[in-house]
Amino acid sequence: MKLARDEVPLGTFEEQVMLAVLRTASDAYGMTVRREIEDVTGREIAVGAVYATLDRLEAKELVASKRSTIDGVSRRLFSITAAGGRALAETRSMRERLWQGIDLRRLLGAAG
Amino acid sequence: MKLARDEVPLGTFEEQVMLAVLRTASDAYGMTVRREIEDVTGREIAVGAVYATLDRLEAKELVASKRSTIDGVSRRLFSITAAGGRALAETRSMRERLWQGIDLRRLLGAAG
DNA sequence: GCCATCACTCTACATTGTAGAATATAATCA
DNA sequence: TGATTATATTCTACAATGTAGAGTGATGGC
Repeated sequence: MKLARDEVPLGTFEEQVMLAVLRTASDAYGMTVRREIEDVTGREIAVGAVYATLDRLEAKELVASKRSTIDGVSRRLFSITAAGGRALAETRSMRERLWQGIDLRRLLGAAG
Repeated sequence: MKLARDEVPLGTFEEQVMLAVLRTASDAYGMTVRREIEDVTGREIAVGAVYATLDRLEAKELVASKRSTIDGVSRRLFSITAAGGRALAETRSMRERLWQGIDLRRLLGAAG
C-alpha cells in the first residue's frame, strides 16, 4: 500500500478539469470550467462533479485557488500549480508512448 | 441518473489496458498486457488491476476474450471490439480538442 | 509426490466520477 | 422590504474505476 501519488497518471476527468482551467485562464472558476468542458467535449457535466474534482486536485496541490470578488460577485479562481503542470505533462507523454504506432484509421475501418 | 455509458470517455487505466491489448495484438492476454503497460509507462502494475479492468471492459463489450491453449498452457486472449475501437477514438478526439492550443512547454517553463 | 511456473480468479478497499439538493450572496423590482 | 431571480459554491450520497495481494488451478521437471 504505497500510494506513490507521483507516477500515477491523472484520471480522465481530472485531466479535463485541469485543461479547462488552463483554457479559461484568468477567468477559471467553477462555472466557467464546467461550461468550457461542456462546450469542448459536447457532453453535460454536473456542477458537483467539477467542484469535487477541483477540491481533490487542490488537496493534491495540483491546482490552487483564491477568493476574488468581481462586480460584487465572489468567486473562487483556480490556477494550475507547477506540480499540476508536471502531472499534465507526464500524463500526456505516458499516453503518447502507448498510442505510438497505433493506426486509429485501421482500427475503426477494420470492424466498423 | 441516466448513465449514458456512451459519450462517457474511457478511464485512464481502461485506455491503457485497451491500448496494450492492441499493441500486443494476437498475443494479448493478462500477463502480456500487464508487461506491456509496465514497459511502456515505466510504472508497476498489479495483476489484479489488469484483470479487473479487462473484466469490466468485457462486460461493457469494449473488448472480447476467448480461451486458447498454446503449448499446453491455457490463456484468455483478448481483442478490441468495434465498439471498443470507437470508444478509443472518441476518448482521444475529445481529449485532443481540450489540449488544442495549450502550450505544454510554456506551462512547464513558467512555474518549473 | 513435491516444487516451481504461469495464468488467472477473488476479495477487499481506496480513489475518482457523478448527480442533485442545499446554501449563500447580491441584484432586481413590485 | 421581502419575494424572486441569477450566480456561485458547498454538501451529501453513491456508482464506477483503480489497485493490492492472497488464493486457485494446471503443467512440467525432478
